[in-house]
Amino acid sequence: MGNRKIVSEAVIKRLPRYLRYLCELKNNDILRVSSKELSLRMGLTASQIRQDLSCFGEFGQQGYGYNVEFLFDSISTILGTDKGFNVIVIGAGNMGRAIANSESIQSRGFKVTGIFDIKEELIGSEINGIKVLDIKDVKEFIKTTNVDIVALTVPRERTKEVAENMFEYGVKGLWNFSAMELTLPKEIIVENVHLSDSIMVLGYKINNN
Amino acid sequence: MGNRKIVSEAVIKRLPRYLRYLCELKNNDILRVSSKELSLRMGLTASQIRQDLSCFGEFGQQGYGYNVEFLFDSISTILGTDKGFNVIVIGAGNMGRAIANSESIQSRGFKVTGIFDIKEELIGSEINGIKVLDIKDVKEFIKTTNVDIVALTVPRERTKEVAENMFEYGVKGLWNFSAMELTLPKEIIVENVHLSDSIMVLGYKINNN
DNA sequence: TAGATTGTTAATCGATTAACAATC
DNA sequence: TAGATTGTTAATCGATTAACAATC
Repeated sequence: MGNRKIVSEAVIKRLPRYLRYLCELKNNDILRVSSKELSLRMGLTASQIRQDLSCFGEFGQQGYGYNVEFLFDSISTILGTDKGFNVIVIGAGNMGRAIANSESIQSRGFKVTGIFDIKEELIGSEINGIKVLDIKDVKEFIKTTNVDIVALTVPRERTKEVAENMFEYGVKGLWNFSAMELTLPKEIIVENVHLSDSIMVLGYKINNN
Repeated sequence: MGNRKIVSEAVIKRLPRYLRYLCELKNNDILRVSSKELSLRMGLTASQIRQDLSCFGEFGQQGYGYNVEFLFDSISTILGTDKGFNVIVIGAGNMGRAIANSESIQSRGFKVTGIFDIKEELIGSEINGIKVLDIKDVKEFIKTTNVDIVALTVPRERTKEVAENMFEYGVKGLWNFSAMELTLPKEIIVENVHLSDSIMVLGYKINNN
C-alpha cells in the first residue's frame, strides 16, 4: 500500500520541515500562503516548493496560493502522521527517556506504547506514565500488540543483536541511535540518528567557516 | 583559517561515516583497504570514495590502496576532531544528560566542559562528573573559558532567546535539539538535530515501502 | 477584467559514476 | 614485469531553478 511513485530522499526529508513552518503559520492564524512567501521564510526557492508538492498532488490554487491548514493536513497525510504510529523504546537510558518524553514526537502522531530494559533496577519504574518492562518480554509484546517502530537506544555492543531480533519479530521500522551501521534486509526500514556524525559536521563547519 | 576550497555538504556529511568504517577496520587490525573494498562494505561506489577524498588531498597509493590508520587520521584532521572541541550543554534534561554521557561523542574529540540549567533542584548535581551550573553564570563561563560549541537542549519556548544570547557571547557553533528553526547570522554555525523530522521520514518510508 | 499564482515543462546546475593514464 | 589501484578528467544522471501557459 501507499504511494507508488518513487519520491527522492531529498524531497521526503523536506516534508517534515514544511510541516514545521506550516504549523507556525497556523499558530499565528495565517490562513493562506503562496509558494513565494513560504520560500522566503524557509530560505529556498518557490520553484522547489511547488516541484516538491507536485510529487504528491495538487494542493494549491492559481492566484491564491495554498490554504495553510489544508496543506498542513495534506502533508501530514502524506507522512502518515495522521494515522499514527506505535513506537516502543528499547533501552531506558537518557536517550530512551528523552524519546519517551518528547512532545514534538508525540504531537506528530507517534505514540510510545512500551519501554524495555535489561536492568533490574529500571524494570517496573515509570517514564512519562509508561511502565518500563523487562526486555525478556519484548517478543511477546510485539506479537500481541501493534508495534510499528522500535527506537533502539541500547549500548553499542548490544545493538546488532537486538536489531536482528526486531527484524525477526516482524517490526517494520528501526530508529537507530547507536553510532553503528546496521545492515539488515530491506524489508525493515532503518533510520539512523548518529549524534556524533552531526556534531562532527558542526565541528568541520566551525573550522572552515 | 582552514580549507579554503568549498566542499559540498554531501561530501562533508559522508566524512564521519568513513571514519566509522575505518575505525571498525582498525579495530579488526586491518592495515590496508582499497576504495573498492570500502565501497562494498559501505554500499557506495569506489568512484565516489576516491572523488570525495580528492577534495582534501591524496591519501592513497596506486596498486596498494589506503593505509587504514593513515586515512583515519587524515579524515580526523579534516574534521578537526584531532584538535578537539569544548562543548557546553544548556539544559540538563534527558537529552542534555544523554549528550554529556555519550562515549561516541567524546571519543571523537568533543569534550563537555560545562552543563547549565535554570532549575534549582538540578544546579549543583553531577552528570558524568561534570557539575550542573546555574544558567545565570553561562555568560561568565563562556567569557572566561574556551567554548567552541553549545548544545541547546532547553524547552522549545526558551530556545530562541538562549540561541540569540549564545551568538552575542561569541559562540562559534550551536547544536540545536529543539524542533524549531533558528535564524541567526551566518557567523554562528547551527547544526540541527530534529528528532521528530527523523522519525517522520521513517514513518513515511514504512508506509511507502 | 487584471493581477497573482499555480502546476508543469524545459533549461541549468551540481553530484555521481565511468573511464583511463599514471604509477606503485 | 604484471596486476592492482590510485587521482582525475569526461560522461551521465538527477535535482534544482527558470519560464510560462492555465486559471483562480
